[in-house]
Amino acid sequence: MTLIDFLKSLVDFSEEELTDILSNFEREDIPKNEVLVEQGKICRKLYFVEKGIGRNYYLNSDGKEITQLFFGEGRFMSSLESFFQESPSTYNLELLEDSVIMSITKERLDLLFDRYHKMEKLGRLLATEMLTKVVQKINAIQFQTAQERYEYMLTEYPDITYRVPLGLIASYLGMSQETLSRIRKRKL
Amino acid sequence: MTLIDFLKSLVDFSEEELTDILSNFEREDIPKNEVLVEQGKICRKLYFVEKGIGRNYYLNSDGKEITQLFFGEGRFMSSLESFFQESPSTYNLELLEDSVIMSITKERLDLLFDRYHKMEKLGRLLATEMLTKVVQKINAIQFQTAQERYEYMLTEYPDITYRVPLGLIASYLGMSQETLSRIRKRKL
DNA sequence: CACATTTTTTGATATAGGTCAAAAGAAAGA
DNA sequence: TCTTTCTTTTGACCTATATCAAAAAATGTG
Repeated sequence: MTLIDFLKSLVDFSEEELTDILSNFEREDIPKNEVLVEQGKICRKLYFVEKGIGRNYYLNSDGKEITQLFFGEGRFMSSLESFFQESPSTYNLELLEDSVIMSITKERLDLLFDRYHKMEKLGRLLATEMLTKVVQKINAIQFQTAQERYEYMLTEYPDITYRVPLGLIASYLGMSQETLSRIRKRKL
Repeated sequence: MTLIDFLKSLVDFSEEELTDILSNFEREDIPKNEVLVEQGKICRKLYFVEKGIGRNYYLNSDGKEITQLFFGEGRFMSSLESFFQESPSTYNLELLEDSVIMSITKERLDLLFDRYHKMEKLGRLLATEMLTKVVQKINAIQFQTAQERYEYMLTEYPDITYRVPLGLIASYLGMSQETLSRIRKRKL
């Protein structure tokens, strides 16, 4: 899904508005495994994934990578607090496949928010949508068995489930890689 | 914190704007244990907690109550997806103390969003703020021990931790009541 | 204040899922 | 194609936390 289609689907912008908005984004073709934002640095851009998959992750106290979120096609991705509060990011942001990304800086985005009421609306809608997704995830993680969590993943993100290494999914679901492997084989 | 102070702190509304916005809210004094929204029904209002504490919870497959979020003073509370998508709520929303609540219907809120660009901005800011909080919670829950989760609760929501029954906090943190009790006593 | 109800604590026991280690399989580079 | 590296699977063992049951403490109420 392209950014322009995505924008249209949420708010009825005029053609000029769309053109103006789009002109503030920059297209970037980014190779697999590239890290967009490093833990400790400020995340300066908001990214829209046209093609590819991203994730954000951090290193826990044992030095183990914890994947917190995946960002599939047609989704905005960023280190949210870092981007909005201009504070050091607590995560790394990386791409798991060769990707096509549309990016925008905070300055430009804020200008758009000020210029277009509809743009604010878009921002609000996106944020509330993400919010409900994330709340769903808490749900899935908080009180379900490993098996159930995997089933949630399969129904909610089937594409990602099959495109991403098992270890990352295990960490996303809050279980060890071995456990997830056993679940897949129904050997638990 | 009153609603009006809260609004002022986030966006610089004029006095007239504030008056107009406020006039769309209704003050409700609600007794302890009242259920505002039931699982399966549509949540018609957005609530702001001026005084008291709310929570949302659902019954899992074993018929056990799972508390998903607490809403302390100075926070908006609602069954979010239900309110915004006008779909049946998957949670109950209830008040844990005698409370003072400011409520607004979706129709009125949407009018305000349309009328004031700044109001959209407020909505966006609130949603992103909640989003970052919720993401934090995932973090705390996903890979931490019961002990660490409780410490997170203590630093993040000290007031709530001491005002709410232990069983509810345990369920919020994804552990059994007994475990939380033992943690408190440092007997684990 | 005494009784009923709710909440918290404590002890004993069970288990889901973690960790460690190593083998098997798949993917990538030369 | 062979070699190296990365990813997944498998097995053995262990631990954090769940569950069950009951006592103790706190809270509410006529």
